[in-house]
Amino acid sequence: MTTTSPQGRTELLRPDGSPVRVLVVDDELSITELLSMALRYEGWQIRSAGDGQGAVQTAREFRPDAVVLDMMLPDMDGLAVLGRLRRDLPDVPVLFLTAKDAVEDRIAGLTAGGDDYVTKPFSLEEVVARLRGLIRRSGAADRRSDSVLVVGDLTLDEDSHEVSRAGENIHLTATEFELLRFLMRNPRRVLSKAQILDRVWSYDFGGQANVVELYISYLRRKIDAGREPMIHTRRGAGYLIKPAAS
Amino acid sequence: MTTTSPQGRTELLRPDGSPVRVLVVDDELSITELLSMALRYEGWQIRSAGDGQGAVQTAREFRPDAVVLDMMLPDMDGLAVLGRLRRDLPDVPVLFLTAKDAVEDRIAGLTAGGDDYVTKPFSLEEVVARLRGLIRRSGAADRRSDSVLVVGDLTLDEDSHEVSRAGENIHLTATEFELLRFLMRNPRRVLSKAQILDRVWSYDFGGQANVVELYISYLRRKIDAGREPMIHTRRGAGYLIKPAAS
DNA sequence: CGGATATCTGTGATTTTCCTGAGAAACGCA
DNA sequence: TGCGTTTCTCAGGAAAATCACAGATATCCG
Repeated sequence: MTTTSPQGRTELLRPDGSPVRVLVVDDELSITELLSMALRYEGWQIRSAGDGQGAVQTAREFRPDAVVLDMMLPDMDGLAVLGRLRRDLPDVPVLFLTAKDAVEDRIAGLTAGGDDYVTKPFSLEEVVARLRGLIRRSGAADRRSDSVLVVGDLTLDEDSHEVSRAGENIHLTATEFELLRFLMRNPRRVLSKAQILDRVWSYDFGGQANVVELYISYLRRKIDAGREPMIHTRRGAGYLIKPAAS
Repeated sequence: MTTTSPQGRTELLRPDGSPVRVLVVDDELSITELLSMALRYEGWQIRSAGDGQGAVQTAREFRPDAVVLDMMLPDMDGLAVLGRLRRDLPDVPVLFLTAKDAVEDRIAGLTAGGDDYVTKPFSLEEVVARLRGLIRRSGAADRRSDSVLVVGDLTLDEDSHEVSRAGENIHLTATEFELLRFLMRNPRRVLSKAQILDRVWSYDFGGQANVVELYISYLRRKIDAGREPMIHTRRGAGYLIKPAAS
């Protein structure tokens, strides 16, 4: 089931209308805090745990619809935690967090059951998008919710990564795609450059803040080129996207 | 009976509309976990057992539509388990798991009755495909005909392993075939290299992740050669297949 | 109008990702 | 056993994406 909030954001809800529940497991407090904040903002109910022991315990009682699980925990191996979790909650989908340079070997099989993973450092958009996908596919949320965002004559398909305006296909790079997704998930809403940077770029991004301007510029070339513009600048505040008509 | 989920995946269902039930029997926990995960993701209902004793007991009560049975169990010989299973469930199809170097002729006799087998280490695509075939043929799920995947002018027959594009026959090696099958079972959906690796290569594959790139390259030469391409790269995300038209 | 500030965008260096040829090793089969 | 096929590693090179920098342009406000 999905509902649309007054701000125009669509939220995933469970079939009974209650909020989706997500358990976040990571030993670094800064990460759990970051994730908890971002995921709460999605309208989800969040609990967190700092080790495998706590994860299993919390899961048993909290009964989450999805779990975000760091593979590197102080007390247990991530796979061991997974096993225990699955004993109580056989169908819960898991999003694994793995270190980028952690030799690519131990990733084997992680996505096999419909689970997914992201590498640290991640961007929040990435985590949220993957989680939404997992929850959508697990059936914890109404299955009818589909993977296509629509704003005016602009559409973005989160499964096929296809973007089109007025029926015409548009190729975007990975970063452009994530930026547009963030804008489209918050239509008619001004998003500051800081918000965009925090959401779309990975949390350890240390570059110039004007990458946002740069990528907005790229997007405009591809999406607004020669058409009624949909991406608007609010000087001193940020950017927003809205249907061309209004 | 089959239904199509919102993601475009077709699921096998029993004639009465309930999910197909599969019993997994293996003494290695990692194997039963891996299989349970993957098979559950197919929309099936899974139970597992770690020995022959448990298998027979669970089968009696669970009444599965198919069984995945390791030939090498701690307490009983696989054949003994089979015998007992058949006493309760005379028609249930069985997929045997055998070690690579196991005596082949013993198995050959068994598969004559419509059963099938795969050797360890297997790939999940292989197991899922064989199991689908067994269930389809056993009549536990109706619709015994349709073993052909079609995407645009490309067709792949899961029974005969025949592949053709625009009517022209194409020879694929075993790995190429499984990769293409996985792509075609998820048309218009971006599949990451990790997902492909987890699904198409055997669970103990420890090699370079760029085999996926290599085999995509092979497939393109055979399928897209001189034609409108159907296999597309989404840089930084993965690959997808879709009809040439769109 | 003119300066201050904010935003836009062209250029190109760097990095990342992908593709593919060559050949080694394993396999299947006669 | 020997030969053709298949699988896979390795590495070079091509292509694409990301981003810093800086000058151009737009907007605001006195």
